[in-house]
Amino acid sequence: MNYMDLELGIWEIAVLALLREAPMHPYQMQRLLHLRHKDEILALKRGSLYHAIGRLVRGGLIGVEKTGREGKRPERTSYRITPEGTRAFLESLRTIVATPRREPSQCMAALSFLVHLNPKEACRLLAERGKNLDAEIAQHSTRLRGVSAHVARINLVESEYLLAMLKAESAWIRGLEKEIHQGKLVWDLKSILREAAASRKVASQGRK
Amino acid sequence: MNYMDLELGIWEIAVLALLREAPMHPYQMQRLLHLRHKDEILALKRGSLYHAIGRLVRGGLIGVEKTGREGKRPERTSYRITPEGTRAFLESLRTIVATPRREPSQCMAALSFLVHLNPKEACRLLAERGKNLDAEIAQHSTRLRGVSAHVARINLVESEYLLAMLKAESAWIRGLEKEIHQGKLVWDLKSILREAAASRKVASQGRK
DNA sequence: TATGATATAGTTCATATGAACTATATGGAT
DNA sequence: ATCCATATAGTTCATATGAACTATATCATA
Repeated sequence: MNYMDLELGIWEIAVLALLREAPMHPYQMQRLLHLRHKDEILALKRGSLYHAIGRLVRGGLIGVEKTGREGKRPERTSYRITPEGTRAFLESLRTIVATPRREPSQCMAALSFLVHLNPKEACRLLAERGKNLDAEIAQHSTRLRGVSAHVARINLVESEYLLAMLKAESAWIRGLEKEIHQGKLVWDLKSILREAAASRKVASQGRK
Repeated sequence: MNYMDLELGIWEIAVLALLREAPMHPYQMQRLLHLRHKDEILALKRGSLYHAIGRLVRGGLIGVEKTGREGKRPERTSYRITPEGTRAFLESLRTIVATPRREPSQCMAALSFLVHLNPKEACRLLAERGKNLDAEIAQHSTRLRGVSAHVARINLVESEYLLAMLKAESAWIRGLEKEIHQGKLVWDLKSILREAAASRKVASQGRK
C-alpha cells in the first residue's frame, strides 16, 4: 500500500501533528489535545483514536517507538512518526487548507425542509436558534479571551474562525427570521404540495 | 422500540419529508431530490438511502404501501409515512432548526495545524482557498438565479444559507491571509515546538 | 481506613457509511 | 441487426464510527 493512497481523516492529521513534536503514547495525545482545547474544536471521540493509530501503523506513516510501563500502570505503547508520515501529513495539510470541501450540515438539512413548518412556528424556532448561537458565541469569546494570554495566536486561529462562522450564521438566521416576520418571505404548505405534485409526475415518468 | 428513541439523520429526514407529500418508491425519491437540487446540497449517497429506509421501517415511521412492476422493469416497493412518522419528523425538524450543533469541519482541522506550515506557504494556500471559495460562490449564485424563476423561494433558503456561509468564510480567510501577509500574525515552528515541550511535560505527568 | 471520584489505557461491538457491484431494460446511433 | 450509453432498482461488503465496557491505580475526603 502506498501512503499516498491514504485519505487522511481529522484524527490521522491530529495524531501525525502531535507525533511531529515528539514520540508519545495515545493517552498523552488525548491529554495534550485536551490541554490545548483542540478536543472541543475537533469533536474527536476517544474510541476512534486507537483505530486511527492502527491505520497509520498499517500505512507506515507511524511506527512503534517503544512499549513500557510506569509504576504499576497498564502498559503504554509510544509511537513515532516516519519520514513518509511527515511527507503525507504536510501534503494532506496543504490540500485541506487550499481546498474547501462541501460538508453536509444539520442546519442545511433543517432549512431544506423548513417549508414543512408554518411561517409562524419557523419564526419562533429560528429566533430560538439565534439565541442559542449567541450563547455559544459568548461562551467561545470568553474562553478565547481567557487563553489568549498564555497561548500563541497561531494556535487559536481555528477558534477565531469558529467564532466568525457562528457570528455569520447568527446574523443570517436573524435576517431570515425578520424577513418571515415581516411577511417578505411567505409560504403555504398546501399550495407548495400542489406544485410538488407536478414535479413528482415528471420524476415518476423517468427520463424521456 | 419507541420512535422517539430514533435520532433521525439527514437521510431519514429527507425520506420522511418526501413521503409526507405522497407515497413513493426509493428511486423516485432519488429523482425528486435530484430534480430539486437537494442531492447536491445534502450530500446524500445512493447506497445510504436503502439503509435509511430499512431503519425507518423497523422503527415504524414508514410502512410498505405496495410492491409492483411497470413493464418489465425490476420490481419497485412504494412506501408511505405513518402517523408516528409524521410526529417524529416534525419533532426532529423543530429540534434541528432550534438547536445549533457543533459539527467537525475539515477547515477547522486545517487551521488547527496551520502552525506546521511556514507563514509564506500558509499565505499562498489560504489565497488559493479564497479563490476556490469564490469560484464556488459564483457557481452557486448562478444556479440560484437560474432556478429562482421556477421555484418558490422557501425551497431555496438552504442555498441562500450556503451562499452566505461561503461568503463569510471567503471574507474571513482573506482577512487571515492579509494579516499574515502584513506580518500582523507571525510564528516560527521551532519556537512553537519549544513551547509545546512544556505542555507535553505537564501532559506526560498526568494529573497532580 | 473505607469510599467515591477520577485517571490510566485501552477493547469490544453494534451500527453506519459509501464505493463498487449485479442485472435487466430502453433508446439512439451505426 | 447490433452495439453502446444510460436508466432502472437495488445489494453487498469492507471499512469507519462511537457508545459502552473492562480493569486497575491513585487521590481526596469523611
